[in-house]
Amino acid sequence: MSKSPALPASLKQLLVKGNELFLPGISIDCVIFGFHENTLKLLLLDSAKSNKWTLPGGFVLKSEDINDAAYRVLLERTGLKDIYLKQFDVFGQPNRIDVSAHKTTFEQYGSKIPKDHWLIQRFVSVGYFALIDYTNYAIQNDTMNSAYAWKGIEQVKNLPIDHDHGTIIQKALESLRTQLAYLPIGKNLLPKKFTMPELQKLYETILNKPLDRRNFQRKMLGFGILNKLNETRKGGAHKAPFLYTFNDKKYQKALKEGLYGSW
Amino acid sequence: MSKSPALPASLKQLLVKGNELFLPGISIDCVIFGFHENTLKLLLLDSAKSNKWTLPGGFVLKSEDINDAAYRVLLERTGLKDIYLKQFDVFGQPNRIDVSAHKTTFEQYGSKIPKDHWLIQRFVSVGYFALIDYTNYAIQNDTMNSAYAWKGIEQVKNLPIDHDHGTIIQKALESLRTQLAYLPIGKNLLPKKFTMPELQKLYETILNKPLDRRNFQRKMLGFGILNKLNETRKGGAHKAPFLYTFNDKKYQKALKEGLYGSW
DNA sequence: AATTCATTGCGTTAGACTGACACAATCTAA
DNA sequence: TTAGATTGTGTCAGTCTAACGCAATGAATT
Repeated sequence: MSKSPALPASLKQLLVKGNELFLPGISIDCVIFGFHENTLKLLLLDSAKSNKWTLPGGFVLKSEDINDAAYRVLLERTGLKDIYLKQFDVFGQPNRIDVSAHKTTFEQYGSKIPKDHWLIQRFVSVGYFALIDYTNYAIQNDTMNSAYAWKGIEQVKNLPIDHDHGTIIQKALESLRTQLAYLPIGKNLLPKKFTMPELQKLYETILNKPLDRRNFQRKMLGFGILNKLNETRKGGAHKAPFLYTFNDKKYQKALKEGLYGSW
Repeated sequence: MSKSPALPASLKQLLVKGNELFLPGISIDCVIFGFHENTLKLLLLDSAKSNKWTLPGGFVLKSEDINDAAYRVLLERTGLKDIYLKQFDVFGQPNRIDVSAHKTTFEQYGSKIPKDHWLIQRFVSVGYFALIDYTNYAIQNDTMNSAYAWKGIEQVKNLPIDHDHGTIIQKALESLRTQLAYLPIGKNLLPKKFTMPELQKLYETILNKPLDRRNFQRKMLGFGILNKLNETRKGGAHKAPFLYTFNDKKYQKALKEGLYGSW
């Protein structure tokens, strides 16, 4: 490898065309949650240059709706369309991004970035969290960009994270927890068919605390968003648990109206 | 009056200096809620030129945190500092603002706005809702800009509203309702001392439905965020209700941790 | 000064929900 | 066949909720 490898096409496009393609000063960051082996996972991108991990993100086309941009970014990154996506916060501190990082990135390729270039201005980022079906995505993982990796939510705490992406992740997790209290969750995180213990593990992982098995089941069934199937998941050295699916109609209704209503 | 009155200083500044002072393409819109005479009210600005009502808003200084910008806008508009401010959504549809409106505004003053001027680019707006003490603000209202007016939430439905500000108001109201279910509210909307019926009316107004007087009181007291005073509010031709204040410490704690926790 | 009337303070009750726990059924591995 | 872990179903006491009763109060009326 030479000291100045060729500038990747994607970066070159940003450098040359970013200015005319994208809105100035606005970016999107996606905190992509998946669930696998009883762990909540995040899809992170290894930004090889800085040796740190970053959130998958992107920019907004000049005539593109911001939410559409987020869906586009997700589609580009995961190939998935059936995704739950929620805008949860805006990150607008003036010095949240160290622009010098961008400079050095380009300098490593022997390219110089103009002083007042679009990319090294201050950026405000809109944070989205996404819930995706890990089993569905995992297939694509290997065939795509190997720089992406799933990291367990516990691991993430000990990883070097770029910019303010650590804060963004933290906020996303809090939002997810808050949502859990009044909206159904799981449809996008679990495979079509799942068992009650699997669903419970998902809740326990997100909430980071154990729940009583029997009370959980009663409450969950009480929401009326589950279909109990006449199949069981055999395999474990134990009594085979029944499989469930979400009742799409009622799930969507609960997403709109909330699970309780309280007042 | 001549056909081309003088360009107001504030507009001139936007035209001449906006470009260098503010971030490009990002604006702030504030949905300011107040409570008065058992009605939830919104502080709106009568944009005389278009004969429509708009939300108070502003732009973000080049080295200013977005949240700080929102507080600044609020301070400029209301003179109040003790405000509850919450970023609730981002509005990023490509055609949400009719830029031709800006053009005609300036043309009415005989000024022309350059074709690719900062102000007539596409803007993404960050929506905040604010809760303020109407009784506290009302004093300042007359001494400030008379173009501002409080409008009852019911009235607003029948007013002509600029751009997508109707949507923004709707979303703000929904967010406020959702918050009501798990966070305390009222500290910023009510005067220091208030009666239980007043607090109840606030809740009923936001939720747009009647609540049982006795159950409301029990629930509210159960939250443990109220101090019961040894005074009553005399004046009505009825039994004088006790006065309450919020217990600041517990109120703040509830704001952080939520009122229930549920799971 | 007594009466009226809307409103407030405090209380009750039945039903639903919650947290903690018991026990039998079932699946695979030993 | 048995052991061990896990699941399906159920119980029970305590708590919370919705709906409603009734006496006390304060100003207006007579």
